[in-house]
Amino acid sequence: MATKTKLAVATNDECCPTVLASPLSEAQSLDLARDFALLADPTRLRLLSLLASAPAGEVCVCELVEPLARSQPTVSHHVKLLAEAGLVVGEKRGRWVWYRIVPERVAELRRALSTDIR
Amino acid sequence: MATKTKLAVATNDECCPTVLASPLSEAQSLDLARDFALLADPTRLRLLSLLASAPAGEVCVCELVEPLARSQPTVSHHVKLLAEAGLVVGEKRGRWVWYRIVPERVAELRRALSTDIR
DNA sequence: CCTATATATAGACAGCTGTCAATGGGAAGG
DNA sequence: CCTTCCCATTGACAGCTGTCTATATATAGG
Repeated sequence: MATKTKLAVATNDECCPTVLASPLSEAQSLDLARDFALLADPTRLRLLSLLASAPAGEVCVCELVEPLARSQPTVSHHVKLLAEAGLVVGEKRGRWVWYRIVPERVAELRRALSTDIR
Repeated sequence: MATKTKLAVATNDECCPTVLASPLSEAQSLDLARDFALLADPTRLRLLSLLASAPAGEVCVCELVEPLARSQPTVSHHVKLLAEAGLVVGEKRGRWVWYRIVPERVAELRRALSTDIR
């Protein structure tokens, strides 16, 4: 071993963990990893960027299929994953379901990469 | 289709893409997804948090094995991935290799989740 | 009702990845 | 040298996931 000082293992299990502030607990790292995994796919990133830059801030699935160049079931699959994680919300209006970003959830992930203590 | 207005497909290929500012190109989304994939693993997140909260900002691999509860080859594998992406750098001193976080790279990812125009 | 459209679900499958045991390579210290 | 310690590499394998086709569900309009 290089030194005899032991690295901290236990951590504070706060509400909004950040990666760089203090050692993450296993539970916190699992939750954060699950969230970041949603951003680890190019189709979902492009989906989010399309939602964000849509005129009214919302887009129906049928308008995502062509720009994403994926099949309709695949697009439906991705929005479902994002919705389950709370990153987007869908509202059914008639035959269409309009999805929009939940900015607070995105900000939460952004904050997890902050160097601030809290 | 809900409307006849077409969503933008082509985008500006700038240096530092953000998810929420404008539609991502396929290349940008691929790069960003690759980066976020590194954060999509609990072991790597805990590894980064251990580096960040280390007294001197650096930790050798041997001091990561126990707190991460992973085998030494597994830890070595993860730091290699992080290093290849530029998120950490390692410096060999004697028998040990000391790794530290590259804050600019983390900030780059953080910025990708910003709502700012630039 | 019957059809057309929009979305969701189910099932299948290939590719990726996180993990480990085994091994290799290098540096320090007798 | 020879051993010991640290780290990297290799190979193998199970589990996950992104994708598609096929199908189901639901809503609106004649």
